Amino acid sequence: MNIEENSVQKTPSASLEGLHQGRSLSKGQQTKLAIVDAALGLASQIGLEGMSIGVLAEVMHMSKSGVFAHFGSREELQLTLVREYFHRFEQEIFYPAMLAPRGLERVRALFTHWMKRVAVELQSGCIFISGSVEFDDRPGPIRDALVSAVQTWMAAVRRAVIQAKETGELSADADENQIVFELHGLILAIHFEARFLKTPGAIERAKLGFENLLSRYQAAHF
Amino acid sequence: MNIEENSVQKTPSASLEGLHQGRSLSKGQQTKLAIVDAALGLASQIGLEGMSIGVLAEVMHMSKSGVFAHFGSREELQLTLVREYFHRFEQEIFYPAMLAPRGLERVRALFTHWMKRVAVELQSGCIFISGSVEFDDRPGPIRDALVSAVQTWMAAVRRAVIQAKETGELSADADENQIVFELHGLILAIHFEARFLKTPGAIERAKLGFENLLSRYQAAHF
DNA sequence: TCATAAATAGCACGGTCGTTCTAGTTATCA
DNA sequence: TGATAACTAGAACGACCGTGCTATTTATGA
Repeated sequence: MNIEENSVQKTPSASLEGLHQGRSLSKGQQTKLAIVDAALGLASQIGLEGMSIGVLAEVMHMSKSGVFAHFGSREELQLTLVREYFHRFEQEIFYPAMLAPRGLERVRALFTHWMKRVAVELQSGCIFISGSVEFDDRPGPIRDALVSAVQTWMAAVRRAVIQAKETGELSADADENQIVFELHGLILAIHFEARFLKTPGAIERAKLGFENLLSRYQAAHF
Repeated sequence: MNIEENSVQKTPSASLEGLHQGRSLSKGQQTKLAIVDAALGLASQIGLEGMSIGVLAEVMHMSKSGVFAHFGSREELQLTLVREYFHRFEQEIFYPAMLAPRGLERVRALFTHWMKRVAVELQSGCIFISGSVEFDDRPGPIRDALVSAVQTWMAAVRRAVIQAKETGELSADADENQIVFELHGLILAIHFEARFLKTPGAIERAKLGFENLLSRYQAAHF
């Protein structure tokens, strides 16, 4: 279940913790969810740092202080966004891909879903990628949350690669970190070429690069 | 020789044109160069958008208006930075690599120098990469200058790849755009993993990925 | 229904931003 | 050297930022 379902447990705490459980929502929590939703759209366009409470309030047809009160600080709002973005990333990419049987098929599913996400976001943007640029030199809780989320995701991809080695579909001496590194490069190249340069065909190039990558590390079958 | 003639447009009046020729500089031009130098260091750390005239003035031990007067607007300052960054990119990466004989060796030299630059900038940052995130959704002259600079550079890499096909070192049916795409992905992955995630060994992984990429598209020698 | 708590608006504060204008200093060159 | 242009500082501007305070409206639960 994901956050879009408007049936969630009520929690007195000021976070979205437990709001994905499927109970009825208080008015304030509904509003907070709507704010987070709008803020995610805003942040994925102009970045976590570019998003201001003022324009967010404008989009929500609310007062600045009304929006502000839900989070207590701008930093807490940004943290909420990172957590929620990760949650949706799990729901829309990770879990669906995990339905594929372990091995090469799952690796393929993970990459395909990942790519699809970046493709969808060519009109919006990935806050993990924009965040990696905004917070690469800026220590603090937001950077920590971003790094943690990205590393969690990449560890999941790495596990799938390792399993593909175990099933014998990938060569036993293939380096899973190397594979993940190159996969990541393909995703980043999509983002750069399609979203910034507006070069057509980036998705296809990434797909081709992915197949090339797999075939190189594929176990020789005889 | 330029990477490409008339690539990144320069405004004759308010630019650094002629300042790289070795002529004697007026006091104002010296100061402007020093400002640009400091601003490039600042912008490559916190991005073109993150850099403010106030902190730049502070770094320079000057007044805000004193700094401002050299450019007339913040946007003109940012444009100057993009042009100057591109100029240094040419000097430090393109020209040295072009000393290598055309063919595979030159492709290798281009990538190596490129990678070295990103490696050097792991303590600072590449404004083409950060700019691609900051300006992917923000039309205007700065975005145009960034896109133009990046495309000029990537066209140069593509030309080198084509020449390597002509020398027969790369397979004649290899797609140069595909190769450049994957090369770019490796560079972006270095930036992400080393600069943001602080993962060690990114350079080595990119080197390995580069060799794998080359061997895949290498012409079969017999 | 009613007391109470939660949610929201309105206003103001100090701060930073880019920018403008003016005055004064400093460099340049006939 | 002196006239002139170039350079720089300083103060002020309106706009926006995040945040705190207070009053008021709205929702909640016994």
